[in-house]
Amino acid sequence: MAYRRSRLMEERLADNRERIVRAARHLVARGGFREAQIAAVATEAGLSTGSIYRYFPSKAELFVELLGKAAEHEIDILRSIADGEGTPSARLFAAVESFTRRALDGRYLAYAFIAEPVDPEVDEARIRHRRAIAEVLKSIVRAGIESGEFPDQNLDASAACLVGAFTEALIGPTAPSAEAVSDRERLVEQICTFCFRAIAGRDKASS
Amino acid sequence: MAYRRSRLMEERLADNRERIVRAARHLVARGGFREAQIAAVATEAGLSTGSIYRYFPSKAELFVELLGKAAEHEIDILRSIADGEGTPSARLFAAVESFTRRALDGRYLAYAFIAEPVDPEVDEARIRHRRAIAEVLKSIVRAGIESGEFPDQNLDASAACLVGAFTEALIGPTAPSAEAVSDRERLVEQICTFCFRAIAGRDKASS
Amino acid sequence: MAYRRSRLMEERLADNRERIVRAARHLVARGGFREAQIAAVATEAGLSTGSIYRYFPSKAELFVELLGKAAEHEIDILRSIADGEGTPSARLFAAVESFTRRALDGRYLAYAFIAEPVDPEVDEARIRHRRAIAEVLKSIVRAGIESGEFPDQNLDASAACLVGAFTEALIGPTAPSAEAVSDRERLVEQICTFCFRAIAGRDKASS
Amino acid sequence: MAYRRSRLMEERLADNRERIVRAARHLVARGGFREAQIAAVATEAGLSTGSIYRYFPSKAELFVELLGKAAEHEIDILRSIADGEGTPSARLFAAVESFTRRALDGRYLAYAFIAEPVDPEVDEARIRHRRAIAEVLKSIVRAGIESGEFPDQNLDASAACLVGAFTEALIGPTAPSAEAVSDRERLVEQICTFCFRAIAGRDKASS
DNA sequence: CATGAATGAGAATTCATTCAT
DNA sequence: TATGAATGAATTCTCATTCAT
Repeated sequence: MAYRRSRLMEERLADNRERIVRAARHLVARGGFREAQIAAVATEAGLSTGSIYRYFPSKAELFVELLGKAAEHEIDILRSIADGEGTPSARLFAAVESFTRRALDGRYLAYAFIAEPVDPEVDEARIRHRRAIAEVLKSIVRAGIESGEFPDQNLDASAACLVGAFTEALIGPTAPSAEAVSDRERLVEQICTFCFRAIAGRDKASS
Repeated sequence: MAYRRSRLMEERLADNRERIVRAARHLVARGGFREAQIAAVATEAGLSTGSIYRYFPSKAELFVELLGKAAEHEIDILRSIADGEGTPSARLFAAVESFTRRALDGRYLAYAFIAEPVDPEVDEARIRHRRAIAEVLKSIVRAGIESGEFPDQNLDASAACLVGAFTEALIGPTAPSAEAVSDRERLVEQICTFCFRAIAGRDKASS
Repeated sequence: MAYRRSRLMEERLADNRERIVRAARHLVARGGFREAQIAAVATEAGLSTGSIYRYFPSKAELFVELLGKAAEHEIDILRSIADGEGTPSARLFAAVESFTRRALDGRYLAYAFIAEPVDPEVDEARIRHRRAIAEVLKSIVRAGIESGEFPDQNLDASAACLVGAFTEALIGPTAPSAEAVSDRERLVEQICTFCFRAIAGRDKASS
Repeated sequence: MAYRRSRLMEERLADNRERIVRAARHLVARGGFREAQIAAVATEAGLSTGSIYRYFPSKAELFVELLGKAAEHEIDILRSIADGEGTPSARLFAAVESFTRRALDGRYLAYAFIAEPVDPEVDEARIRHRRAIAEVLKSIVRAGIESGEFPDQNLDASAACLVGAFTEALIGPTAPSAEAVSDRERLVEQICTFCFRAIAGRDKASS
């Protein structure tokens, strides 16, 4: 008589996978990729090192997935904003706001895209996803230039600068720490204001 | 037995020190901190691994010095621009231009400030210097707000965004690669244009 | 509470045991002991890893049994030939022919006796059985010398050489591959011819 | 002033390499490839594990070299016998005698060719060398058939059987232990006698 | 009883640092 | 003083075995 995997079991398995990724994310956020050794991830996830390898074929794959998951979600949202309703101005603002606000809810996310992982394979994934984010922003800027809302400008340079600006402001070493800012909302607003002005060449009419 | 170092000797020692730092810089630029192992640095410098330790007590100290040297020079120049003649607008533009142009002449410099080193001690130095650069920019922006040239804005956020913007545009993964840009001058100009517009809220009158 | 295993149950148990051994044999034949991990054996047998341990206390015991089963059968047949009718010449020929032909029908069998298992306990079993085979051959050679059919020779050396000769020719790295030989029968014949000549000092009169 | 590596130093380096191979050989001879872990080799060689990697890029390469060294020497000698003076009979006898005598002087040598290494890359080397030995023997047998000294026979089968015969008799599990044989010379002689008779179909006229 | 997820003791490999020559 | 061989701690990954469900 075949043994039937209980629903509980299935949930635990899915849970573990998720737990491992989460543990890895926490460690990266806390101490960079450097601190995210397999043993540490295992401990943080409440598992043994061997178990990590039941869920991921290698350390690199784990981190590639970590970055992929984070990026996928992010890019989906950004793209729906970019392709959505509203003027390019509004969309640009919304895109930056959306990204920064979610990043502040879980800083590690953005961190993973800045910190350089030791493994080249993982780094390659990081770079790829970072580029994908820039591409989405580019499409918004392009639309704004065509509509005449934004001054003419080099798309590649603007997109790169934008990505640099908000990731750094969020969690880079020069970032105004969240505590130094009276509240998250204000930090989000400051970053949005900067980015909008950088592209539009004017301050957004205060809402 | 008293031993007097000859001037020649002293020069050779200083030379070697300099050679080591330069070798380390090249390696970091080429392959990130990951590739900058002591043995590789030694080979690149034309010395033995043991000799590295005659000049630097540890790998970490070598890289702390590397970052310090690079930052010191940079900050001196930026500060002299910040404290110098001209309108804040002109100084802002000059500061960004100066930094980016020199960075393009030796990309590794900027690279060392973005790439996260494995060693926490070294990372701490990187962060410190990066903050110092932001401080200088802040002083320019502050002056511009006071003079009425720049719209009111949060200094910390603006400085952080600026630093993020130009380091990313220079060497980050989303950077328009130097080859993709017809020439260095154009890339410098694009970055300057972005940064100026981001702070000033208008495009610089084309010179 | 007394529990009586039904005959059906018993059969299933015996079945599983047999299935496991067969699975292990296939894996050894395909990729050597190296490939015969418990998980792989379980999959091949259509059981779970845990189940393997219901039938065998350890991996080593499983492989000891595997070798034992293979050897037992082999040796029974060889012994019945050795102790049977016919001249020593005929019996020697028959013994080698019988062994090689069956080995070709399931090469893995012979393989298990050549390939060195990682586990010392298993290796010890392999050696024991290999020696048993040599012993049977020795008895035939002894009879042949006594009857004057075979020239005088050292029994131990001859038996060892014989075992080495046919196992190597069957599946050793220098073995003429079965495909390279027009058909199995020819390979069997070649090996028999060699072995007979080696012991008898003359070619068998072609039948 | 450049530092000059002393002759002593150079010797030590060469020594170490040799020491490592020798240590590996001893371990293989004693307990098979299984016992020859890097840590064990290092200890046996009187070095640290790290040092092994100064001399060999990987464990596999070390063992490939080990086998290569052993085989090269062996095959050179066999080939010079095969291509040398004398009747095929004499050359066959000399070849087997030469191989077996040297193998008895350092059993591990032959052992390395029988024991199956865990690493497929290493195993591939073992097989290659073993085949090379068979090839040399084949050339002698071929000459003997042509000269009419040996009866017609399948070359591939005979060579494979020969290699199997003497490696097994030397160090295989069924081998008459060296101690059980009154002296080495007698064992060598027994093996030669067997092999000659197997190929020639007659006993060598006692010298 | 069957299952297969979890465990954790190894084993290979890397690289900063030391120290005899 | 310069050298670079030697060291060994640290890290990734494997797989036999156990045990909760």
